[in-house]
Amino acid sequence: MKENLPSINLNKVTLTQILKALSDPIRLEIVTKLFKENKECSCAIFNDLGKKSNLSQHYRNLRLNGLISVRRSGIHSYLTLRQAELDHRFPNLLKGIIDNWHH
Amino acid sequence: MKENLPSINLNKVTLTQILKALSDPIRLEIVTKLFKENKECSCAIFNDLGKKSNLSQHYRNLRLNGLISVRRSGIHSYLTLRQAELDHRFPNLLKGIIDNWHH
DNA sequence: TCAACTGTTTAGTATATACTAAACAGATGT
DNA sequence: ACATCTGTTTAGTATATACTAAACAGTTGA
Repeated sequence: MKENLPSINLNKVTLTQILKALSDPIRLEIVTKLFKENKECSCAIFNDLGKKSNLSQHYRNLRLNGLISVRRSGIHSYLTLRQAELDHRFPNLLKGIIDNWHH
Repeated sequence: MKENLPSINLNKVTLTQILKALSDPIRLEIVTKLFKENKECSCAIFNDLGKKSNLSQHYRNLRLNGLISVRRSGIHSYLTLRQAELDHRFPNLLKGIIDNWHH
């Protein structure tokens, strides 16, 4: 079985990193969708946002900047927003941003 | 008298623009300082953040992305955070970010 | 075994960004 | 008039970013 892609230690993530990660419309849309679903999601639901190779790099960006974790199972990858951890490290940040995202 | 530099219509500014503008540590620091001062500030108080030409470009970035207005008077430029307008267009965004900025 | 499927990674490109030094522009004091 | 001051603009550079196409890697079903 392929291993899960490594998550980053959120204590090593800066606020500006988070803001930069969320300053791209596709990534903000992915994060918003995960926030609203409020559960682990297969990548499949994001396919309408772009081509797979491009999306995969956005997943990588979000993962390396502490926003999501990625679990692999079988053929699929599943994304989880690290909401509780993010809220702990950056209180009120995520909701404050997502609430203002009307694309 | 030199004219003030033109401010942008906030209705034409997107959330991702704002996030990108604030994703740079120098710009976030400028905005935070303006937020805490809660009044118009001379550029002079930011001189410790970098060289003047670099800072001037950050002011320009903040102005063109709707975060500040710039008034010129005599030899000086004065920056104002467009807080009320920002709060109206992006409720709770600014405070949610600045509260998490511990540099 | 092998073809199909879901994503990841690599290589390449075009554009954007942050920074510096130097030139510039208006305001001020002598 | 002139030198000085604050900040802006320009030109140049080095790095980062977003995207695409193509190659690749595991997993699954025929």
